[in-house]
Amino acid sequence: MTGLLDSTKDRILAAAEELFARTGVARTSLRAITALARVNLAAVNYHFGSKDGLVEAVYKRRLEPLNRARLRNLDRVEKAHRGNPPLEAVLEAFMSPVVALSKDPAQGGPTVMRLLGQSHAEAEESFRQWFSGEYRQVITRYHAALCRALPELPPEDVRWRLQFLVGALTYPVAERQLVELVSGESINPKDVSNVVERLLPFVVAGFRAPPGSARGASPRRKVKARGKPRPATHSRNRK
Amino acid sequence: MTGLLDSTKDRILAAAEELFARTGVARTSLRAITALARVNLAAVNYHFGSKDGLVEAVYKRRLEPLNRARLRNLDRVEKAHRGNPPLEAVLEAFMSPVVALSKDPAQGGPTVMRLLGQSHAEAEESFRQWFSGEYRQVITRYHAALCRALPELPPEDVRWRLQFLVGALTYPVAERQLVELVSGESINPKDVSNVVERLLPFVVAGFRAPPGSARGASPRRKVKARGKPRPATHSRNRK
DNA sequence: CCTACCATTAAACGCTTGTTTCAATCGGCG
DNA sequence: CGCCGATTGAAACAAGCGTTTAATGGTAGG
Repeated sequence: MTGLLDSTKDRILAAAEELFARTGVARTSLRAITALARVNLAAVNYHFGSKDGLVEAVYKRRLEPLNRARLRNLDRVEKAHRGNPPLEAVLEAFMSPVVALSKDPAQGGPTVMRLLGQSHAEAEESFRQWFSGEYRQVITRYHAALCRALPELPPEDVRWRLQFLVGALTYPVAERQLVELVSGESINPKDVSNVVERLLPFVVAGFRAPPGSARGASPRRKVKARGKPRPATHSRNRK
Repeated sequence: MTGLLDSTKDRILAAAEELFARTGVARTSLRAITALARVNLAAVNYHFGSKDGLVEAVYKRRLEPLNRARLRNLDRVEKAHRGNPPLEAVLEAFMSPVVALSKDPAQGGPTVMRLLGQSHAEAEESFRQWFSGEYRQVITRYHAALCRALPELPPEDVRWRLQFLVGALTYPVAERQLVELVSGESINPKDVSNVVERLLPFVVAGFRAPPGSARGASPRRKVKARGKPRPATHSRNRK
């Protein structure tokens, strides 16, 4: 079945991945995919059953290795530190696989990260369900590891900050224009290793910050953006 | 023309906003919009010219006040601190308007943030151009203010971290399932004030962090990730 | 009253979508 | 060779899309 060289199935997957990453699933027609892949239109339904089947195959091919690598990294780091890995090690274990995948064209190359960035907007219910299921185990285990690395931070805050990390990691490569417009072209978000290298110290310091002020309801704080007396007691994040 | 009560135009805008925020522009048909608004199908083309015109009207209605508030906040903060506002003040000036808009149903309510979250994936070229133009001034001015608040941080890093901030701010409300799945339902991303309150200390600490290792301060990097044999040779990191 | 004019309606337009059909082709094995 | 299951090809399908048309209702001004 799946030959080692460029079979019809592989060419469809490659073309679909490229177009999904660029413009999203909803804006990509099967005709555009089959034209780019130079295969017959009916080949998609023959090999993948439906467009939804193709979407799932495209995402599964990239996300499963990513999630596996993240779990494997966490295993290794926890073993190396006897179950109590430091914060930097956990965060790097989470982020480094996207660099590895992006550097290897056989595993997706730079496209895989844009694909991931698009995925959050893919609102198809079936897709979201499968996507969340893929992530669930990863998030759960990393949440536990982060809680152990930050014992004084409430688990709820850890959850929020994990969410912030994913947003900060995913957004720069999805939105290509924002920063490029302002900066000319001095930075290149497509080089994902840049993103991770820049992001790591940012989120390490962020996770170490004390939690916010408002703990319950009634966030009736003045929003006037005046200077706030709350001191930043966390400047000791120099390693 | 535009009456003070719910005119046809207003009902179309409200319905389109709701559906765009939920499933994106591409997956939302004019028939779904007009059905939800209880309005004739042709009314969209009559009042807005085309679907693209409606999209632009929907986004413009929410993004212009948001950006204006951000610029106004920055003006006020800079004036109050004689041109050198501290980091917290600048970041809160940037983030607090989304809370204000989300708390006021007349200005969009909780939907506006999900709309913003979807916007990054809207790949229509015309849309992206207009969107970037809207943001350009805001990003430029905040970048300058942040550089002044963090004189020792290179402007390029400030740009990256501003990008991280936008990603962390936008993502939690766009992707509704991720955290809810893991956490049961203990946190509610739809309450945007929660997001901002939690995010502020995180990004304040992140911005204050020393820049990444590519700049040379602490080259101690234990690479645990497979497939990353060399620690990111950034020979040209200083442009 | 009548005439403009704006807003709304129902119906249809042409086009693209994902999917299916069915014949043609290929490759290996008896 | 002759057959057969697997794959490809061209064409058509129904359904949904954004848009347009033509007719209607309602209301203010002459």
